[in-house]
Amino acid sequence: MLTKAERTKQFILETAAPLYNEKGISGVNIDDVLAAAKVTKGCLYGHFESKDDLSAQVIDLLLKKVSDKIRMAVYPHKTAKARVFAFMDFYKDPIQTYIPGGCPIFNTAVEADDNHPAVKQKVSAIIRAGQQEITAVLQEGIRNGEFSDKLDPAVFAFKMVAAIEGGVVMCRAMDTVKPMYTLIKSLKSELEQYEP
Amino acid sequence: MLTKAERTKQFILETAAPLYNEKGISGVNIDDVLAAAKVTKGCLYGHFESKDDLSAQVIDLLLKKVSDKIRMAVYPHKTAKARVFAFMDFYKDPIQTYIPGGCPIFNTAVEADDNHPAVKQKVSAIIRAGQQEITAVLQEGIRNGEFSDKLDPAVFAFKMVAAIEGGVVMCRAMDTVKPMYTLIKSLKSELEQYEP
DNA sequence: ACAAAAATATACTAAAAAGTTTATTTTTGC
DNA sequence: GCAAAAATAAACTTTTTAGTATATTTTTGT
Repeated sequence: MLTKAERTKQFILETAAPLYNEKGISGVNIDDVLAAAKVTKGCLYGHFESKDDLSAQVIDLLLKKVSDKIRMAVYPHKTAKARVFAFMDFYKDPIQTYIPGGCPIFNTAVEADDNHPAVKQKVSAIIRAGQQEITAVLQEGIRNGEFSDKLDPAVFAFKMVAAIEGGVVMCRAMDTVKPMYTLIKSLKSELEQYEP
Repeated sequence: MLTKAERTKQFILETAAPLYNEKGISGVNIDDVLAAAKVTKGCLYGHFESKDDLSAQVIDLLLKKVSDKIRMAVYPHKTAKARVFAFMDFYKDPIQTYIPGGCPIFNTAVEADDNHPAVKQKVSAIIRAGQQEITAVLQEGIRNGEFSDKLDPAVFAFKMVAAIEGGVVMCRAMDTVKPMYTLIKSLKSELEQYEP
């Protein structure tokens, strides 16, 4: 079992996660976190060295949580098609996201881009890994006859993730989920064109 | 001719624009702007009421500049296909963007989302207008026989913009332009499938 | 039950960023 | 050339936010 201290630290991180996802690293201030987690400064600084330390750990948690959640949504499915479809369906509601505020990977990518090189590296690695995994799933789909070898796995993987992540941002900006449904439908039927 | 005061104000806005695009509204501080524009505080506060005032005007300029530039890239072309292709080509280099720091529309959309309602509304309007314009171009393309009526203009417009904007963010995070080329190629051939 | 650990309350200091003031210098446009 | 406008220089105040210190209270685990 976790000690009280470990549980408190974890609780602060979990509580801060949506705040960071909504406001971004430079948009969050310590008092926001204290108010949300209902702890005192003394307590928070007992668990974290500085705001930078807190930020780094919150971002790590955010990225880990969403990556894990996606894998948990995809993994149970057995065919390549079902797995890729499950990935798309994970993003079907861009307004009510798993962690409020949109996709943490994308939010972090945009903010870290010119500003937080260490964070940017982590996001880069996660995006590359994601591309790699989806590409592998599609390759396996070709190998086992689910898809024709006319399908270029890396190209489709990039197009799909780019469209979905871009779609999330656009839907959130316009306050509507509708275009996301048609986007996912279109991507699914695009993939189905490669079925034998 | 513009007065000296008007030129100075404009110069501050133009100089601050890439800073805002790179660092975001809450990442920029006044001293950054002063240093970049090489003006003094007294001067800046002679032209802007507050940081909020400056931020609002910079964001307006950023959004206007990129919108205008896209229209200037698209408008000279006469066929629907050429116009849509020109739109895609505008985004062909996601690292060296027209205004350094990526696409201002998207950057602003992500930051404003949960934080700056007034800015969010502006971005929302611009995205909607863009969708509307692209949809209209595609509709005209169907009307004049460039494309089959199997093409759903609104669906393709959304998919294309989402993919391109998402692709820009992913390419910037991964520090590579390559996937953008294949993405644009894929989107172009997807559209060409609707040619008679 | 009790000692150690954890958290609070409160009142700080420090640093950073926003914004102000005013006297002085430079620039501009007639 | 000169008066008005614009910008500077430099020293401020104010506000906000990060971070510290410590005595006190609460909680925890044995």
